[in-house]
Amino acid sequence: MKTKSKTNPLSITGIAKDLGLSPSTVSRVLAGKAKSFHISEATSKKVLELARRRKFTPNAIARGLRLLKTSTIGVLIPDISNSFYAQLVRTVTEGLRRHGYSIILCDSQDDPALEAQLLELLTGRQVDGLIIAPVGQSSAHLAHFCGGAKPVVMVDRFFKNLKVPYVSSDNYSGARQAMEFFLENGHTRIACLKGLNGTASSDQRLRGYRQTLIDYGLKVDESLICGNAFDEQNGYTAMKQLLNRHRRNFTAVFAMNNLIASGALIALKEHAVKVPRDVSLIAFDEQPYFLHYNPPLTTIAQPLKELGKAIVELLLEQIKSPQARRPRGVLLPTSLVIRESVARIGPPIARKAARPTH
Amino acid sequence: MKTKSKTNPLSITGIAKDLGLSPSTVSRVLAGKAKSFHISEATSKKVLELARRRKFTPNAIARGLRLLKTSTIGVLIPDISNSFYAQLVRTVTEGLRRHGYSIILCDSQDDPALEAQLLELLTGRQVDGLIIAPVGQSSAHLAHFCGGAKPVVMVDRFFKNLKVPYVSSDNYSGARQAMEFFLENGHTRIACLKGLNGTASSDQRLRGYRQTLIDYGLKVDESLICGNAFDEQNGYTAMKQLLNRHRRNFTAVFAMNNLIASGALIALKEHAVKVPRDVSLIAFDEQPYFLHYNPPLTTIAQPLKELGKAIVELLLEQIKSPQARRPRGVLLPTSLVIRESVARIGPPIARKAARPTH
DNA sequence: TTGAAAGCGCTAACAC
DNA sequence: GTGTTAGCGCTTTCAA
Repeated sequence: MKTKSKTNPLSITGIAKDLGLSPSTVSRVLAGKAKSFHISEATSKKVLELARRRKFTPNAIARGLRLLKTSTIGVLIPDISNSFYAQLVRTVTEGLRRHGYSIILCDSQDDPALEAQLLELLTGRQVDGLIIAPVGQSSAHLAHFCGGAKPVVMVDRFFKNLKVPYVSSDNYSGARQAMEFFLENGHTRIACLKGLNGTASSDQRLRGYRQTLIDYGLKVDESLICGNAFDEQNGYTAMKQLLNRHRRNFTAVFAMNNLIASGALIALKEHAVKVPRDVSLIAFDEQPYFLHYNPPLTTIAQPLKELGKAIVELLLEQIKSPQARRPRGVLLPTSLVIRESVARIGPPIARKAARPTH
Repeated sequence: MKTKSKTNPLSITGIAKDLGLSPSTVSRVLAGKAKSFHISEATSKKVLELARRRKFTPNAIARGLRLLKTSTIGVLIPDISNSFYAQLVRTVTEGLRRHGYSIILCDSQDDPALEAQLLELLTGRQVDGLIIAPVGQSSAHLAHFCGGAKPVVMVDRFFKNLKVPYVSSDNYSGARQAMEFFLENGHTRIACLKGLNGTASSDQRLRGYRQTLIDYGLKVDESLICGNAFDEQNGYTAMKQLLNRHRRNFTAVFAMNNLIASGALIALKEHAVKVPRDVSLIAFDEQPYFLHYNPPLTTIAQPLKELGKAIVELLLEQIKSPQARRPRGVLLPTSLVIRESVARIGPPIARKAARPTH
């Protein structure tokens, strides 16, 4: 007892040797199972004591190998510097942490090839589940994972042909909210700055844009629909095009996300077009800082907290009962944040058609 | 050859069995070492073929255990939804990926207790290195990791007493840039909205604030220094205080980060104080969207890309040669982004003292 | 050119 | 109450 212990390498086995115990006992104590295994108070205390003194933390890698479970979730998103995803990741990380999971974060940089590569990497790392906000139009490289044994939740964008649980805002209704607010304020010539074709979020929002016009008895002018990416550059370019070709031909602009809106604002400024005096603007994706814009932007807000919660729930559900995997989707409602970027230019436009089945 | 293979569980051993080979051989082929081991073309091809057909990816967990190296880096930051950190994480993730590392992302939520807990978790997960943007004033819980064997890089905030490589903007000089721009425009009564006391970034910026005033022969009015956190709430509260107590007693405000600036703007709006007509404003931490603010904000930009690059470099350097660990710090220059939130209210103020040794 | 064997650190089944 | 043993999937000597 008085002999200086040999200070074995930090491991359960090492601790066990130094204490003259078996690894099992040490493992059980450290796992907090002392009680249920009727391990003596004295032994338990010795173990805890030494572990604390040596600042020993069990090797989760070895544990993972033994248990075939890593308590790790792969999170694969197109761009962590986009604050929509950053906020989502925050909620998800925190939610999963509470359940004992860590996340490996991968950023596909809007590149489907990189996405495919990272997906394989995450598989190799034996993640217990996958959260994917897919990039691009194709789902070929995703298919392999989505039929498989691994729990997967698809975020924000999803594919009809993949039978996977997904979580998303109700992009269709969100677009309708924006459009109806324009119509209430007398706008009928409304331009649309699109995101990437083929992505669920862009396609759904576009559907909402079109259908609302139709429901209100207005015709869809294809020349007012512009752009094909979710970044600022595209917002700028598309807005420029619209301004050069169709100036005075529209009174409002619907931008399909925060970055597109910012790009559009730059173009509008260059053309000395004032918002909302000359053109009204609504952006999809609320950001707190839109409050400070000139003018403060009216937006469609996605329910970030709720999206995060739903993602975690759907994933844990699958992990807990892998058999009961009926793929279910969650569509959460957006909300309209009214600020000052929409001008009233006439009486409200009345709806022509009955509310369509959604 | 024609017999249906037994489709062993996906593992190197399984593949080996099905092919009548040894695990060693399969491992070598899959690791791309076929050449150097003179493995026959035929064998090599068989292995690659089957691996591809079964979509087999080697188990990185098992590999990690065997090699005592996980190719995983722990990244611990106070708030991933703060776009400063989000952008940093993006650069770092991408840089590390190119070198074969994945990251486990942990968000300490500005909570030192959680930070300590996550640090232990990351240790347990056997990360090969640690990137920490520490929270709070105390470094007690960090000390254990920073003398240890694990490579660590401290980001953005750092502690004098810990001998660890760090990467940070030159906060002191950044603050001076802001202050000197105010002085050039005739401001002498400049308020300061601080971040959390005791953090390197807040303390350094405050030092720059004070020293610049002194160098220009102005006295530091402590009642114009307000606030104690890096969030919007604090920006709002501190600005309110200043407005209630000292209105007309200052002509400029230096906000120590983007969130504080946004909070301050809300307070200013509530008091109907116009920027820059009534009060000028400079924010530390450039954000692209500040361009759209009303007015567009003049800011101090941190070199995000370069910070990220330096972090990766310093970390990899340590991983490669663990012995050569002379703790070195990297301090990168900030830059002034001039927009429209600073008004000229008088002739430039002249410097009184010689430029102090930094 | 390939294989056999050992072991990374852990836990669970099965002793006693 | 506690120990023994086996094995998770991989790589790496060492041997042939």
